[in-house]
Amino acid sequence: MATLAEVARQAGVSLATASRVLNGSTRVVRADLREKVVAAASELRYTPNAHAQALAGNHTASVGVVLHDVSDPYFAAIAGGAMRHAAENDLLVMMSCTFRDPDRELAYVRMLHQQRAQAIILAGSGYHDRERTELLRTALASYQAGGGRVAVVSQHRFEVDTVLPDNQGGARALARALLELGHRDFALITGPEHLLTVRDRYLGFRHELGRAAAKLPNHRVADGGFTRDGGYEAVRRLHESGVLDEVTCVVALSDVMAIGALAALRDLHVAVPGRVSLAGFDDIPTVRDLAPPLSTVRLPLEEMGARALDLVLDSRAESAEPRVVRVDAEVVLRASTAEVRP
Amino acid sequence: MATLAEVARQAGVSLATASRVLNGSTRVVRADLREKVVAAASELRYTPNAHAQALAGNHTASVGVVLHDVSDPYFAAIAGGAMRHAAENDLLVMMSCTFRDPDRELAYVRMLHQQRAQAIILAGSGYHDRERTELLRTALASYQAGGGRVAVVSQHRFEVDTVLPDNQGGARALARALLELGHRDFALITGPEHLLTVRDRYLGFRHELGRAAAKLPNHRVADGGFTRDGGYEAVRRLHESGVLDEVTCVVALSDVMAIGALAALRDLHVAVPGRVSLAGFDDIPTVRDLAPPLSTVRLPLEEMGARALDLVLDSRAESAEPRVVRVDAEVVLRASTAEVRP
DNA sequence: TACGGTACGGCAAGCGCTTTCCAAGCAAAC
DNA sequence: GTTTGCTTGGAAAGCGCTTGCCGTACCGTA
Repeated sequence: MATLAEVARQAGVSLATASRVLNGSTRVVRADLREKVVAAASELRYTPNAHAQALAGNHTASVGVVLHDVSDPYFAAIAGGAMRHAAENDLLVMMSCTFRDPDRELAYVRMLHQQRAQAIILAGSGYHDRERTELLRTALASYQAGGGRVAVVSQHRFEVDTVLPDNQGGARALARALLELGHRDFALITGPEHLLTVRDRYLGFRHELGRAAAKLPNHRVADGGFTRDGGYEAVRRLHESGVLDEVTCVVALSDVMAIGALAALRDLHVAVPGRVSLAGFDDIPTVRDLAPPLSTVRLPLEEMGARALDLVLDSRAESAEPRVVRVDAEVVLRASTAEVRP
Repeated sequence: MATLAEVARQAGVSLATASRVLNGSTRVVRADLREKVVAAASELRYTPNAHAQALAGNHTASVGVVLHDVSDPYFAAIAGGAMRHAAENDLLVMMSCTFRDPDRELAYVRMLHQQRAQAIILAGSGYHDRERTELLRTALASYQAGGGRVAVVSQHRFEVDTVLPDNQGGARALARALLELGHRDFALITGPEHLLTVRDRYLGFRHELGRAAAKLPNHRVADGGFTRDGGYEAVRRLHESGVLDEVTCVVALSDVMAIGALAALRDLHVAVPGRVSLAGFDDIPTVRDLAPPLSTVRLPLEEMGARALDLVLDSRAESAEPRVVRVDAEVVLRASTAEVRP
């Protein structure tokens, strides 16, 4: 593998000159030398060593993105937004999936720190584990102490720049919309209680129902980890416990779970929205193509990823207050929810 | 940001000793010194500089994955498989999306080369552009010349290790299954002709129909880039041209397009599978939850990603023949396809 | 002809680490 | 007591690159 020194020798110039020609410096190099260097470089198939550059110049063009799982459309959309934005800024993104393993999350943050990544973006809710969270907080702090930037999407675990969808507001709006359709009896499919996303959405929903002085059966259902299968199982349990017969509307706190729920309802031959209405949350791309198309609360997922990148890229005074970018959630009613017939 | 030198000084040992303690070397260090070093390191919050390590030691623990778009479930699944496998091997993966822009693909490969990534995995079909392909080939060759490993998924553009799903075989099997259901008149929704994936699937399908001496209307439909919207538009055009009325089965050469197609059929009030059957290809996770659940050809997408990683990780003699890992495709009939009533 | 100013090439000092090689210390063997 | 061999710390040579600084050549001006 050719080095700059070899290029310089072949071109008959100094190392400095070769460097200035090949790696955009402000210094001007005389045309003839410049040409020689370029020729030598291409002849030797010279490819600069990014590590050496980083070491000498003290800068990298890479950012890290840590999320639960790319195969989850929710994260895929966020990641997609961040990557599209990164591409526009000539950044290399290093993406890692934790598969919901806190140890892995920590390991990745440390790894990115070692790589001296310019920034780290954490997407996805945190964990209950107090000790793990503390370790992560420490790791992030020392990363930041070294000049690294951190942003998180959709969680308020850490005092860092945050992109925060209006989960509560969205949930309230959804509740309002469903109440307007005449629904009074709901079954909620929630996720792990310690996930802030879950809590916010749940609180928002319940709050609005409270305001409306309607009764909320509050049949909360533990999930299988905010997953499609968790949603499926939840509906089965609702059915077996008889709860399903008492409600007119099932609300899943995420689209992914709603998809599972819809599948279960279909398997149970429960008509949607004929017998019960169904709504989700997130508006991931696929849900508009379900049958019936799913009512949900739209989050601008791609944009959220992009905004997170903005946050970490847009440097600002050290030790300033963490910034919070709030993004709106908007109710999208589709065919999976219907008016309750009197 | 603390350096090894500072740690060494604080511990009262030499740089060499500190290095040996902190970064797994074979050399043994006396217990008391070792402890001092560890203490100093944690006190100073020392985090090794991966760039310096790479420069000095000449090795990195990162692999690059280049694909079209993470938000596409097909790629998301492949990427997920690769990442899960990478996680098990303590590898950092740098993922980049080309968004189907050949220039970006080239840029990313070069970038990964500069990063001295251990390996590069390319997923997704190539482009028609002869010149661009040549540039990419050159870039890959010079990367390999420098000791980099390359594997591709689902394309045979380059002479490198390849994970190749049996697209033709799968398409043939699908055709056979549909023929058995009594279908004789098909509309095919294809993708860009230069995509090898498209070609293989198309050829496989047609070949089997030919063998069966059945007539293939061969209403090929150009797509909007192998996308959901492309599938949607294709069906609309089939409808407008009257072709749709003449067939009993619509086959989309990818699930993503099939999803769009299904949406279009629904909008046109064409019953599936009552009026026409519909089949896709890939078996991405969402299609089993469509209504009706989609018949398709299952590709073990996650496994394909993992196998690609295996290929690049499992080093072998230089200049050996490129290896090809073939993976089977299996027909999965669900409710979207029905028997043709006589 | 002399002088200041400008343009531009090159030397060399790092950036933070790994690793080779040498030396010192010590135990065992003669 | 000397030799041999082993263990383990440390000095120092890079790894490939950037960049501050110096020096030279050449320009215009008086």
